[in-house]
Amino acid sequence: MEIIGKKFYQRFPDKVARDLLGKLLVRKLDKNLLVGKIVETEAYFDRHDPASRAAVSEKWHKKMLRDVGKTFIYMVHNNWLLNIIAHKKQDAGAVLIRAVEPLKGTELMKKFRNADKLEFLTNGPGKLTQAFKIDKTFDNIPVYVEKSPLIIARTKEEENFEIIEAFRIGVKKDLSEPMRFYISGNKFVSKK
DNA sequence: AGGAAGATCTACT
DNA sequence: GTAGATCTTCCTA
Repeated sequence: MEIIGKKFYQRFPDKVARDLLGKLLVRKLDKNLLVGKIVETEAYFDRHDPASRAAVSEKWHKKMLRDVGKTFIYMVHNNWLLNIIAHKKQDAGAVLIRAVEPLKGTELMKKFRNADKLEFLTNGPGKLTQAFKIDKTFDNIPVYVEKSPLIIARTKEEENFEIIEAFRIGVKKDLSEPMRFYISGNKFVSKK
């Protein structure tokens, strides 16, 4: 397991969203490790993207302008959603982590989620933050720094998979291009 | 004060 | 598979 450097996030959000598939989301919790493989993401852009927080208000726009590789967390319908800031230069942008495949620490995840079935533990943006015990206090932490409580890493051997493109879920006004990406055939994807 | 929001759960047809 | 209720935060009037 090798932590991913900051530069990785200094690209267009859709690029980063694609490349985050198959990577590991690692949550350090006391002596325990919670690990999940990222299987579904969505890209959000600057103010021209009507579904982006950046388009809502200047306050949100500012948050999305911050340094790449940091978390960006907000609540929707009583769910905390986990994003990673990703953009080029002065643009605002972020990648929403929509689903992961539970790999390690699944017993704790079941406890936090109050659910038993593996496939319902982390197959949605609000579900995975519950399973990983992520909330507002995890806002603005760098996922490229070894000592952070939440990091993103790559596996030793790159596996092969097909990436499916689709339109984003739940957004009222979407862009003309599909900005949701997921691993083909993976059963932990929130919605086929 | 009111309503919308990048969702989830439940209870049904 | 899908409709409806429901959790909180923040924006707009």
